[in-house]
Amino acid sequence: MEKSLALPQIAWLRLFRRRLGSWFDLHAKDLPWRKRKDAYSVWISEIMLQQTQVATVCGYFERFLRAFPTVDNLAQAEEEQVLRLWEGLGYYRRARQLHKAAKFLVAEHGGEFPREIDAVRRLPGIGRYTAGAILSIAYDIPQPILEANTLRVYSRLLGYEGDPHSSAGQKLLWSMAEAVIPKTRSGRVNQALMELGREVCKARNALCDNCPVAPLCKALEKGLQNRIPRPKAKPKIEEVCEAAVVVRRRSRVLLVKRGDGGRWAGLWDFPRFPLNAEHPAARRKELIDGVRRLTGVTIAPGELLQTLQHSVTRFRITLECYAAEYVSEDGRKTSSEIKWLRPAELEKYPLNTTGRKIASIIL
DNA sequence: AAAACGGGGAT
DNA sequence: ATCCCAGTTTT
Repeated sequence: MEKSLALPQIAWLRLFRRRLGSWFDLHAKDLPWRKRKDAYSVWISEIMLQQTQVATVCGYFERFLRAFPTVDNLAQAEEEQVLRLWEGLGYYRRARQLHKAAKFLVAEHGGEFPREIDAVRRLPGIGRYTAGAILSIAYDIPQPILEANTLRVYSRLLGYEGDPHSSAGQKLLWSMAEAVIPKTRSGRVNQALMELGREVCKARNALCDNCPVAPLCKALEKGLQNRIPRPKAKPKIEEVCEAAVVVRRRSRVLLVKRGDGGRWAGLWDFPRFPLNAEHPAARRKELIDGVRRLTGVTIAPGELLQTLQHSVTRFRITLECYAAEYVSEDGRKTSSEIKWLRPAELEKYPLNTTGRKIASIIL
């Protein structure tokens, strides 16, 4: 039997905000997106920060804003240039949606970032969290947020032992977020909540001794600060083997653009496909067939250059990287776009991290 | 409700 | 190795 959890009273909320705010005024980090406060830069930072740690984002954010200081610059850019700046950040759909949204804002909103929550939510790549974050931080509009940090902070404050990702958990925690958000300076409170979660109310090792709201925390009271929130069940990982083929034709190599909908959509890649055969002869045939199916190019397989490991959702991939020589090109159409590039040109095109490693072998 | 979508930081 | 990260979208 689980005890029902009541949301805090007004007095509790006032005390909580005051302690949190004072702590933040003393301890706020000097992050790159706190230099400018316009909606555009806040928006860029929030998209980059989705499922990505602050330290990782800092450099990307600065390079991105140097390349595209305004929404018009971004809207006018080529998608490949946007992806090139996103290279290594992962979740590349974010970059494509960001670019799409920028074009939409310039075309339909005069390049102005909207102030209405519904208009913001309609932009691609912006969900409830991101909309609330941008409006509160950029415009000081009182909107709640719930993400990894606030989820943990609220779960602990409330002593919520259920699954915070369940529908009941989400409902409770969003209600908490709504209760906490003040009418003014909501951006400060939201950033303070996230900063507290990152620096003090940490996932592995909560630093309750340094916490400005420790006396208000139910989890600490019960000694459960490192057991709440409940860890997620881990998904099963499948082992697979793939080949990537470096096809040479005089001084060029063959690249193929990855289609929409799948992994690494919009990025360029060496021809890559699953490898199943055990015997060398069958393996060789798989290489020829795979490259032909993907690119319409016929090859003569060569040596194994290198074997790389990488993980993606649900899969641990052993990637065998082969050399190959160009033989002929089918007149047959392939569904995908291909390019023959000089090695030096590779740096202009967006690749995934593994593709970039392979590219570095060639140089 | 669950899966897909990346890659790197921290322990 | 494992867990985690300023989530969103699709299935």
